[in-house]
Amino acid sequence: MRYWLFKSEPSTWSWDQQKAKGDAGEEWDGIRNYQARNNMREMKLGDRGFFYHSQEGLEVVGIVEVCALSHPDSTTDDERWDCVDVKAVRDVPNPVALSAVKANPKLAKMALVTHMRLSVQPVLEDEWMEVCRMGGLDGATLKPL
DNA sequence: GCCAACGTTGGC
DNA sequence: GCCAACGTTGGC
Repeated sequence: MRYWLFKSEPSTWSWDQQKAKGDAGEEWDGIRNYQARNNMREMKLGDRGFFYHSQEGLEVVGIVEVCALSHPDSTTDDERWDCVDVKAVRDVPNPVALSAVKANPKLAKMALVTHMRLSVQPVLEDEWMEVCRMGGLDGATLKPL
């Protein structure tokens, strides 16, 4: 299984809205960046990701799971843009702030820090485990610590 | 709201 | 294929 991070401005698409979709999930549409799109094309069913609030909040607030493989983005006719569907899995008990990520030497190479503007990013397994731990979850089981 | 970083577009 | 202009993202 691979790990990812999805950024969303809560004023556009918030964690609460994502959770309201339940297990049906929702398209991660609107991505118009090749690197972010390529990341979504690499995703497999069951891959997990962080749900990060940008602009406001600036923290990892939830865990999502890929529930549909890459397919054309329904919000455009432009064939270049594909996206996956994701569903909410659970809240992060203690949201992990960007400032806390930056302050943690183990996370110095996270794309969240090094590729600030990339909206769909890969997360390494040890980064996943560390951010989960900071958030109050066991990264493997996703059970509260 | 500002502005730095950086991705995209389009003229040449 | 270069690169200037432009648009967008996202932290602060």
